[in-house]
Amino acid sequence: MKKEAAKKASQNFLNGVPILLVLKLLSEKEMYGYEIVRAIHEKTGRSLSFPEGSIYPTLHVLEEDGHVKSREKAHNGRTRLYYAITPSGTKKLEQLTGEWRKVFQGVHLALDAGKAGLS
Amino acid sequence: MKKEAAKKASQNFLNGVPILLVLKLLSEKEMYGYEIVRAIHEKTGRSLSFPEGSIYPTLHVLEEDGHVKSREKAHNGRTRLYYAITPSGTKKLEQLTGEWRKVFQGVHLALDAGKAGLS
DNA sequence: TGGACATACCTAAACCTACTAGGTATAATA
DNA sequence: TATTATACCTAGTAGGTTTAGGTATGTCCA
Repeated sequence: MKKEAAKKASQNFLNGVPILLVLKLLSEKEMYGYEIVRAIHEKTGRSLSFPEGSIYPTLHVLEEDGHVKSREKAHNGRTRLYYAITPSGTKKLEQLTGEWRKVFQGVHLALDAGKAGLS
Repeated sequence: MKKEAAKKASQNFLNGVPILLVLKLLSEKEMYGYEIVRAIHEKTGRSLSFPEGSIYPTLHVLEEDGHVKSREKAHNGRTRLYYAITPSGTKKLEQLTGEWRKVFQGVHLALDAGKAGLS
């Protein structure tokens, strides 16, 4: 359940894109779950969508891991849970961004081999 | 409303990269499992590696789905199982390539928003 | 006043992919 | 002969994501 130490990084070809996107958004500003879902859709040029039900487990794991922290904020008598990125989250974001670029470049090389070099 | 039973799925943010790469390689020439593993490593600029033990289940699934077909070929008294892509596999490759580009563009937009246009 | 709808959050369980970690067997090399 | 490289294989599992359901409040409007 809890992966204390052995968080081991089996280099997945690609998972963690949702987390990457969430952390990226939160690095720009505090947001609440419901908002994040829609922001991802918009920020990705409406090409990717994150099922609404998926965001909460994702956020909870991120919080457990200390990558984000939440605080309640009232809004029109309704409570919203805003999430903010932590320093650890910023580090994680950098790491994931690096991995993303590596995978992306690797796949690109394989797909476009033979074609003119990519930038 | 109801989707067909088992098959379909979920717009994953990203899975299927291994399959994408395998099909891509096989679209260029017939290869055997052990060779594919090393080819992926090379073709991706040595940035991605596919665990050797992973390739066989992957190939078996691809064959079950009719995307590749295999034939034995002797080589120095040893038998190799060569895989070739099928028309169905070619279609699948196109589909996966399209999905890959969509995800890649979406993530890129989200990550680089604000920066100068990407190439 | 009440019904529909959007907002906002939540969770257990299922689902798939891909990985781990082990295995077999042959050929080449030292 | 022992070791290494080649070549294939599979059961079991991890782990990220989705599904499919749920609760509850606020807003709009007929």
